[in-house]
Amino acid sequence: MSAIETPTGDELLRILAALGNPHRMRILAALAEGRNYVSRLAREIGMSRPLLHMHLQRLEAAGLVVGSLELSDSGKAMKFFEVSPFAYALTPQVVAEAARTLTDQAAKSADERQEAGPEPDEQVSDEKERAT
Amino acid sequence: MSAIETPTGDELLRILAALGNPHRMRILAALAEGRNYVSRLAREIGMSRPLLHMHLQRLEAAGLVVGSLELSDSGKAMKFFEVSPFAYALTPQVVAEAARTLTDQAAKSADERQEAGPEPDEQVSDEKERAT
DNA sequence: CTTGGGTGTAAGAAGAATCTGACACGTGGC
DNA sequence: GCCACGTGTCAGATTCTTCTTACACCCAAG
Repeated sequence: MSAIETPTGDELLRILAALGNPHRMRILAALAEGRNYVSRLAREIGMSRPLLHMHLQRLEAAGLVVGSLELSDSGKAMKFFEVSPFAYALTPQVVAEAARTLTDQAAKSADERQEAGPEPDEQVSDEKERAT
Repeated sequence: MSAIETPTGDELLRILAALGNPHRMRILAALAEGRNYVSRLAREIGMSRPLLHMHLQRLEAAGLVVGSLELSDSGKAMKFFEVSPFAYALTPQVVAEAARTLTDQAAKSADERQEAGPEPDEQVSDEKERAT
């Protein structure tokens, strides 16, 4: 059931902008091989942690990856990321249709684009051992 | 026969980067309604001609539109653009696969990225009347 | 209480993309 | 000749994005 999704203009824009960057393509490729937490991923792909953090934020804002803060058995908080299985079709029609629903928000800078954070997620789910 | 194309890493990157911009999305949407020439398109979507020129270059470099310099019946040279019918699937697998064929060229600036211009197109095809 | 490993974030430098305004060229019509 | 309307392109200003460095916090182990 890999349904093709039809995003709004702003959504599609975020998705394309997020993926239109070599680093983020590689990050997503790395996560496609399995979930991982930030510090380790940073080491593996040779990128500074704050920088990776920023890229992951962009990917998550586009809905391409999801992160969850988990408690390892050693009690450390670790932020795991994994790809969220998306499927978009990229054709002139899709782009044209999406372009009709573009708000001028889209033109603004990434900093201003923090309107409604529609995802109050982020509950801490411990994975193996609970802190006695 | 709308075959899904599978681009290389650099190609996909150019495509996504080209489409990940609200102006270019609108430009492509405008061209999806029919071919047009630069000055007129600039007037219609309210954008300066040099700027539109730049955006069209980017879209053309990504292979999303094609331009051809034509001679109008009034003898003026006019550059017409139209969308080239593309169809790409955007899934984690596709991106991951593409990421494997990313050259470091991709990381460089847009100016440096002028290696092999693989399209020696651009023959002047007069549309109605030939210059006697 | 210091060290090691995890988290997040902010300030400022560096680099790249975007945008404007001006220039140069060509043709047809008044 | 000059104006209107096409084309292309360049230099510089401006604005975004990217990246580094440095800081603050938490927990467990030694």
